[in-house]
Amino acid sequence: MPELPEVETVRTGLERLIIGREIADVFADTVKSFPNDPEEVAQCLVDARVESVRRRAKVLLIDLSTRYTLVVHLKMTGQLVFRGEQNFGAGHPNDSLVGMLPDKSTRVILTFRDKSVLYFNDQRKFGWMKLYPTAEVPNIDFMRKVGPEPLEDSFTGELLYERLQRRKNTCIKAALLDQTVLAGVGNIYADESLWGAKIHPATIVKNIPKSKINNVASEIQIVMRLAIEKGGSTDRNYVNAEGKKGSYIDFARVFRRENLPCPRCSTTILKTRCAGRGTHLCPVCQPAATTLFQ
DNA sequence: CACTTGACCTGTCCGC
DNA sequence: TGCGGACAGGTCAAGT
Repeated sequence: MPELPEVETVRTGLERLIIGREIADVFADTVKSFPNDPEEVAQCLVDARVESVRRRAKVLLIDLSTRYTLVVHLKMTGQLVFRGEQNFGAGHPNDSLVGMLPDKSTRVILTFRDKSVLYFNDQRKFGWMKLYPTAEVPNIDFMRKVGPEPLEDSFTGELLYERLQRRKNTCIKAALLDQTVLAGVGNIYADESLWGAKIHPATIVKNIPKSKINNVASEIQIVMRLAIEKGGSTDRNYVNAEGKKGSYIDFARVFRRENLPCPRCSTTILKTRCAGRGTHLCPVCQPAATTLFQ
């Protein structure tokens, strides 16, 4: 669930909440959640000060004064939640999904000198955090292979078209989900963007004219900018760095809106399967036809 | 190489 | 009410 807008929302929250704080103690529950050697972790993290919080695709990069970077992938159910004095042990306001911490999903705990805490929670244990020397981060396999950031000025329909050439025989949805084509798109924003561009998710890439790819590129930007403005999408698990939900899901046009009317033409939204994922579409706005674009 | 499928996990929901 | 199975979706390894 955390896709680009959710990870970006966590990033801006962390930037405000943890920069300048010094780590005093680290707890990690399993090797999988934090695979570095525990001694290395203690050595590189304890007494380190947080210098900056960056994002690339769906990955968070927490740069430390020790010239190490904590790389974090939230995968589907990961959360990074900060607790300082003002919200220590905070209960469950309506906009929160997180109660007392740690809880049974807590995988890693970073305690700062001032007793504030950063919790890494992950119900399904798919997420991870890992330490790398900051200078080596660009050489991480993922960082070398990942595609362009859709919200940068350099991202255009032309660039998307070019990137899609590597996946021209697959369906457009699978191609958009491929992080080496384009960074940061997941299931929610793939469905939303394809609805915006009026393209059926199962359409084979090579059958889509360039003008339509331009539309896809701009829809991705429109949808993601709105999602960031709304603090991301809380479908089930996602919360920001303060433990609060995002509200984009209330503005979604197709995602999780099966059996409801299409906001454009009132046709009932369908839920199908495409690229191995639950896929939402309007059968009238996004017709499945091979000769559609002739 | 291009593409698809299954595995990784746990919580939730649905049908019996 | 309990229980089995499907499902949720990001990424990578393994298979076609």
